[in-house]
Amino acid sequence: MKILLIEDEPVLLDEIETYFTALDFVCEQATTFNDAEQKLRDYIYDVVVLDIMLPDGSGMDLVKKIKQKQIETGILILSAKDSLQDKLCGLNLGADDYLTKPFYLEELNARVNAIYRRKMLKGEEKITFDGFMIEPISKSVSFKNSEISLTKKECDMLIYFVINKNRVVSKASIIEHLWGDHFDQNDNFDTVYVHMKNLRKKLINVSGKDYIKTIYGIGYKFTF
Amino acid sequence: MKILLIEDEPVLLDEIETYFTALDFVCEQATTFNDAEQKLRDYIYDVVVLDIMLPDGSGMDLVKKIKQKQIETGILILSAKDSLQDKLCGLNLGADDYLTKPFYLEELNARVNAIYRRKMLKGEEKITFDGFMIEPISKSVSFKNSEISLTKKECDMLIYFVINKNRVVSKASIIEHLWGDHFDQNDNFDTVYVHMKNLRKKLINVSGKDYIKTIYGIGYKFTF
DNA sequence: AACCATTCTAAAGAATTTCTAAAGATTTAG
DNA sequence: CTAAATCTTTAGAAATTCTTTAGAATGGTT
Repeated sequence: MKILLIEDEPVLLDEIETYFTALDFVCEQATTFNDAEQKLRDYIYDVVVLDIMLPDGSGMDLVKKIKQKQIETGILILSAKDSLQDKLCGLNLGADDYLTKPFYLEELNARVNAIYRRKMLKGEEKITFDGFMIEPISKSVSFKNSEISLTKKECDMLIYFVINKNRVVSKASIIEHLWGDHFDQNDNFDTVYVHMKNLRKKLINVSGKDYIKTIYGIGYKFTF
Repeated sequence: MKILLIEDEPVLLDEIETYFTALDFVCEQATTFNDAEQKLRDYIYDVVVLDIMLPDGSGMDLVKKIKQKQIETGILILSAKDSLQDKLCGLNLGADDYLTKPFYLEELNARVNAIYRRKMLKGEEKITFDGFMIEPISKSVSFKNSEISLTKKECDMLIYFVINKNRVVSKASIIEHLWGDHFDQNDNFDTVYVHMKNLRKKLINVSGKDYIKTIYGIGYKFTF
């Protein structure tokens, strides 16, 4: 899962990032309104966590923009004051949840996960397709009730494919979602290739089918 | 066992917590309706002990919410007045027991334990599997009628695994259930590793089998 | 206070995953 | 048809996670 953290206080920002990174989320940061606007224009995030008080603009405007462009993206608002008005305003604009500072990281995590479940998994804890069952929380996958051992990266990749089934996904977007912008994205798709091969092999091993079609020069397409 | 104590009177709250902590329960506190609601949304408790009179809301609403979301969680209501109506109302909503203030801590303990037994252990005083017998109350374990000496932490761990058999449990959730949120959850799994190793060794020693599978990068899975 | 068992910490070594690099296969463009 | 680009596969290096050990801290008991 890929998260954008928009927060102007660097200490808090790093704290959140460290915590989420440890939980295997892909995190990116923005410290200003402009910075955030740009990232939101260029990339797609699963969940955006944003402080509504930014030095150069209001987070509310960002909420509006995100919802206009990316209806799928979940939004969690952070606010220093527990103002009912702010809260209602944010939720009216399309935010999914609201959290008042200070907060426990565990709580933020729980809420981000809840948003992700609602959005991506449509309330389900499990994703199923064609005999497969994926449990994103434990990153475990089974085929016809027998466990198949995927590594975390393979499982993340599979989830990303399943969420984008029947759509062509570019290698760049795979890197973006599985590694974030920390990765040397220039033109090194080597690790993607390797994980692709391994995932494919494991899926074929248990099911006999190759669900992943290579779209030469573009990326891959997952169908079932 | 993990308990949430919801009580607005801090002296009583601390008294209960001290008592239960001494008995090796993992306790967490909430002093307001909001606080409680939040904790209940984000964590799973084995038993919730709650005062129905809270400064910012009625405990009855919490009972309703708990039952909707977490059918497994046991509920014990505390009330200042011995009102039959309140009692019936609470039990109708799904609470498991009702206790009128003032009360003896021993009494509270006895009732919480009763709820725990009924709920988690399906009414049994003993959990059995594959030749093993666990008595959660005395934290003693035997294999084919001969006692095996597990420490309390090992026994707690085993119970947690048995309750979650065939499910992948993350190291974080093990920590949460065996140590609570007081523990420095950052990235220190050392003690989990050590207890895991010791528990595994003892189980293998008596049964010859390794019931616990390591899910690399995620956690463990207990099967039998 | 001295003992014992339990729990935690720290560190070395093993196992597994992830990444890198390079060779071989396939596809596309000219 | 050939060259260039892209993709697959392999093997092994690097990084991460897990197991195990041993000893230190903790807590309870006599």
